[in-house]
Amino acid sequence: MKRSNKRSDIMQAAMELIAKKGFDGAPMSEIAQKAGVGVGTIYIYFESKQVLISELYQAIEDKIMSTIQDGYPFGMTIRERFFHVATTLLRFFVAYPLHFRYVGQFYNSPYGISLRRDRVIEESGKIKVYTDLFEDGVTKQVLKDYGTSVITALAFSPLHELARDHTLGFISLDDTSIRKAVEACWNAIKR
Amino acid sequence: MKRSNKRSDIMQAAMELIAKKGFDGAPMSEIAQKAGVGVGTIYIYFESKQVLISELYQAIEDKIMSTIQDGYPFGMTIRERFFHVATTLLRFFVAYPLHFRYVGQFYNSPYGISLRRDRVIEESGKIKVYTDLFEDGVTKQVLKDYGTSVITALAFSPLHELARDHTLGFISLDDTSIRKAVEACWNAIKR
Amino acid sequence: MKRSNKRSDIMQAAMELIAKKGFDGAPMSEIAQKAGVGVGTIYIYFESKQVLISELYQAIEDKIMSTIQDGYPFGMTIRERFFHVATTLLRFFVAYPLHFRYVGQFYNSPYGISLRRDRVIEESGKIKVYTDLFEDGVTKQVLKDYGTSVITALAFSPLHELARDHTLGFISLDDTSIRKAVEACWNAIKR
Amino acid sequence: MKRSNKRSDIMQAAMELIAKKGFDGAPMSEIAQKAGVGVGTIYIYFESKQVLISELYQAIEDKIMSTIQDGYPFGMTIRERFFHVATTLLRFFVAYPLHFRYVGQFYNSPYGISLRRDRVIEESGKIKVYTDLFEDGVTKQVLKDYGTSVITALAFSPLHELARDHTLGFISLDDTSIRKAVEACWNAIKR
DNA sequence: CATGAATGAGCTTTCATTCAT
DNA sequence: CATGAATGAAAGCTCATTCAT
Repeated sequence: MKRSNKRSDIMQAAMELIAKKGFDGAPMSEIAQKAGVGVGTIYIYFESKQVLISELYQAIEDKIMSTIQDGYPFGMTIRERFFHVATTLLRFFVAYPLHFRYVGQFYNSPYGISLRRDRVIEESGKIKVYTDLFEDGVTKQVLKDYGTSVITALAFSPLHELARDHTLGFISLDDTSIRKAVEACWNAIKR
Repeated sequence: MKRSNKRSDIMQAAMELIAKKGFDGAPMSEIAQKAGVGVGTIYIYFESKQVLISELYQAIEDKIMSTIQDGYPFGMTIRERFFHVATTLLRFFVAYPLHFRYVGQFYNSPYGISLRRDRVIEESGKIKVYTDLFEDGVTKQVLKDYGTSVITALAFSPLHELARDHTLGFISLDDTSIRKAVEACWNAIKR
Repeated sequence: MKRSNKRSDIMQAAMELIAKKGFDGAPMSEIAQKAGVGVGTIYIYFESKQVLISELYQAIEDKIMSTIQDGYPFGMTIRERFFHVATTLLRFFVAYPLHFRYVGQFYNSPYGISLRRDRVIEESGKIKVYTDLFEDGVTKQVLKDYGTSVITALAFSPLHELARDHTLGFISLDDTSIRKAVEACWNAIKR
Repeated sequence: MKRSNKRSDIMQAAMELIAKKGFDGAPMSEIAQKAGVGVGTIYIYFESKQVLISELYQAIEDKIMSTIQDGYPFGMTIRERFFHVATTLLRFFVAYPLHFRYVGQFYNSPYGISLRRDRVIEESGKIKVYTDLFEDGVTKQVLKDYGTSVITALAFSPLHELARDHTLGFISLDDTSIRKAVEACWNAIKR
């Protein structure tokens, strides 16, 4: 199943470097060095730096999605499904602060914008889980009738914000505070 | 007789360019050209590109804060104070999408991180308004007892997220939807 | 007799700055600041930086020559005349280390080369004193028959070298050691 | 199969350019062009322009020292040793006028000063040969009792001066005049 | 005369990308 | 496949010089 060691080595190196130092602070040569490969090798696996950056984002997103899929309580209540998704998400970001920082950097960048537009249009897996959950919730009158955008915003942005605070060391998130935070979000959207 | 407006020309040009193309996509030469000045002129007003970027952020923050101060309902209820702040904020971002994008870029960047730490420590005007509002609210038992971080996250991150959606054209915010969004946030934090 | 305060202020400032930091390390703006004048003012008195540099060298040379002229023992023996010139020269460099450093920088630079060629052709005052002294000495068989170049080199370069050693702090020249050094040079050229 | 000669191409180009036009008159781009390489290539071999300049000086010094070592008459008289060193030196400068000019520029520059101090402290090979020769000479009462600084100055500065005169075209040095000049210096220091 | 804000050519240096080995 | 020396476009920044005041 595994593609190649070098490929993932490069991605890991790129992720750490970019997460810590930004897109600019991560020259290809340094990524190569950290990955233990030659510079030219990167171009065997990735057409360009932009492609590497985008595929890296994609990979992280996929990882998050598959983590969410793991143990997803299909058929259970909206509440339980939301708690699963939200808790998994927050735990993931706490467990992988570099992934979180990478995604944050990517999100607010020329790269991120264009990709995100495509994303909504393509209705990829990620968005589907989100919207399905909320559309289902609104339809069944379990969630407030705010419209999907507002519901999504209320449900998840606070979690991102808290994850950021945690990453920056302003607060410290453990299982208890994560549960409370998720509960707070649930209270914000539940009818 | 008119005082030099080159400084503000430069800031405006830098803001637009960076907002649209990112820090990298905005070389000093292009900023100069857009501002209608020579490259060297920028360095008369700003020590370096970094300083320009930071001062620009500072200026936007100041503008937001003064907008919030305008007509701030001192002495009124927590609810009214919150509505004023939240509505003003969201309206500002809708009115100035480039400012919003700039702040977003700055926030997730090496520049932003360090500044933000200082900010929290220094307890500048901005944070004070926020925390005072929420601390007062929690003390008076008007707001839920979630802790300041969670309250702040619940109250404002959804607004940022919606502003982003608006900026990207996913949704369209008018006065009505802004009021609804602010109300949703208020419901999320009010006891 | 004095031309203008500003003119000499500029020259003094330029001399100190260039002596300490080299031609590159002395931007016109800094020279202006140190001289207490505006940048533009420099260009009222000097056509360009090159001209300033050259006139500055000229001025130092003139100062040295006039110092040598002061009390020059016309009509006395070659020995006395040489002692006067050499001692005055070495004392001058010890007294004005910045002048010495400036001349050193100028001498080994594109500026210096061209000027020096002209100098020999023009047979300015400086060279005349030197050559006359030595030609007279050789003719009268007081000095060794080495040819003017060799005699000049033997007579003065060691003094320059010692002045440099003094400036750099490797040795310390006082009246006694200066006399000894001059004597050594005299012994090197006297028949 | 042949090892990269780009490094030496760059050094050669830099040397010629700097010797002729000074440190300022030799931009990296021009050095690169003259060396037949890309600008970036220089930075593969030299960390910065300063490093290039310093290593270049070092290389010339090494070349001079090894030339002096070649055929050095160990165990012979002071006189013979001095004649070897002085003659070799003068011949070297006559043979390589650009090297001579480069060293001259370097010597009187911010770069040169600091290096020279270290040099004296470190007692590198070059200085050792010089001082040993003279200290031995003074001890054995073959040389005049002037102190090392004065002896060194008397022995070598005239040679530098003559080399400069030759380089500038004021005089023309051939084997005969070189021998005479060295003899003159020897007479200046021998007891 | 005096000023210093304004200019832009030109500098050093970086780095994504290529390609001969 | 893998490499890294080589490249040069492009970046941030400096500074000699000008000119409106």
